[in-house]
Amino acid sequence: MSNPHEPRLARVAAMVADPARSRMLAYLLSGEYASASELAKVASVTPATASGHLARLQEARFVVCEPRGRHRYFRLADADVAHALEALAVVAERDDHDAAWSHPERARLRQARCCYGHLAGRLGVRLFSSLQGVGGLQTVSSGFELTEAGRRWLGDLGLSPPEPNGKRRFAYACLDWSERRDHLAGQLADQIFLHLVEQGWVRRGSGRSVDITPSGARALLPRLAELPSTHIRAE
Amino acid sequence: MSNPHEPRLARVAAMVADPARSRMLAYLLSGEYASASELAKVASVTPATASGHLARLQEARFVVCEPRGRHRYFRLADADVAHALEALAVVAERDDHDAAWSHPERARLRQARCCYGHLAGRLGVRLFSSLQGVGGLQTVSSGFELTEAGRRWLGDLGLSPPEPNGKRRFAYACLDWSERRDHLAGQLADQIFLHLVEQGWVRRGSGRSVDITPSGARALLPRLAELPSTHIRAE
DNA sequence: GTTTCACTTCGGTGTGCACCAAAGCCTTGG
DNA sequence: CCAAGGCTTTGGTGCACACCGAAGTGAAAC
Repeated sequence: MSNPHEPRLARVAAMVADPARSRMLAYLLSGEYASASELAKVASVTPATASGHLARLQEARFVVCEPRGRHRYFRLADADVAHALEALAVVAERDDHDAAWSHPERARLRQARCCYGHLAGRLGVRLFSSLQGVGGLQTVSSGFELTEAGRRWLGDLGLSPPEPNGKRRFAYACLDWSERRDHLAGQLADQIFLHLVEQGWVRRGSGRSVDITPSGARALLPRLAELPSTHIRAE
Repeated sequence: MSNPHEPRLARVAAMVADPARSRMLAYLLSGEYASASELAKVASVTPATASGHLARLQEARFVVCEPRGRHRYFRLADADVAHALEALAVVAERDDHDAAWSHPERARLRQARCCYGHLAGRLGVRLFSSLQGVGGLQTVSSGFELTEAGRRWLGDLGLSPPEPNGKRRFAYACLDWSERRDHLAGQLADQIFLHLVEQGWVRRGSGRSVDITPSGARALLPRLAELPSTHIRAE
């Protein structure tokens, strides 16, 4: 008896268990800041209610707040929280996996989206897959390091190979809830995404969605590996 | 507006948000079956209450049930659920990270435990680290494959290299909530754990805890890499 | 200064749900 | 057949908390 950690687990999950809060959190998975009123809107509650929720999320260290004048901007507290939310989303999605994705808005998200600062969705998975395909990643205990081949491949994309910075994990795999395969996360992934935006190859849409521009389709897509035939659908 | 997936996320989290259910789920993370009354005990509720919880968990596909005579045995439904629980545990633990581990029972868990059929904790992380250290793992898009060196290393441990079986993911990294580093999960990891038990090198304790036997300490530990100085404690 | 606007605090309402005891169901064992 | 035991269903209680409107705070804009 006595699971040594239990009330905590429930308390953490309870933060996500409310519909309004879960909508806020899912929205913040984009990795960007959002004001309190903006979050009230996505959660479909009044500012009063949103304020209460945000206070609780903050106290539970799910989000952090940055006051700017009379606005208060919130973002997810850290990558652990983002990861937990993604993992819950995987479970939430598994039931009616394609049915859920038939909505046009969701189809867009599935194509490409950002996930707490890096790229996810089909595009994110293909990028990760390509980098692996050229032997660009080497596993180390904390995740991945770039090989010489990986540096070259990124160099061909015009990205000067970034150096690991001690603070954050450099690169690691993150399970993608729409593709059910890994994509790349961490400092390296953030820089790659930033670079793609700077090149004008992708553009951020509303919320978490990311669009591939025509020039991106020309310059980027041909370099990426195709994914093996969609999912394993057998049961 | 309109997070395309939101009520689902909340519903999934709500399953974990109740203390009694979270205790049951944490208990089931051991990967083994547990009877309804056993789960009632770990959750500290009456059989009636437990029955209701289990019905809900089953309906949400968090657990599956296998009736055997007048007993009903439950286990976690799949690895996705286990992964989500672990990810939540990471968030739950981050606050008072060492304070929480000072309890003797938790310290045991931290040393070695099983996690949905494979090995976790310090021992699990060291094993993963060792296998990587000899270049035994090669990243592929679905996780890892064994290299020739990896097969040799496992062979030295007396384990005939297992073949991937199409149904499940063969090997992938799983974030360890006590060590905050990855350990190995998937079919390969399950077989390794099974082998260690068969050799009498480790023994399952109560719940999720796993003990290293004296013979295991002699035969196994010298082959494993030491972990780099505990955690990064800097803030 | 005053007004405006973003946000929080307060008070009160309502609902969902966790809980248990007791009774019922169903399987095994004698 | 009956008895025992594991589990579920039912009914009723109580609490936690999500919600809103209205009033309050505090910073910016005028």
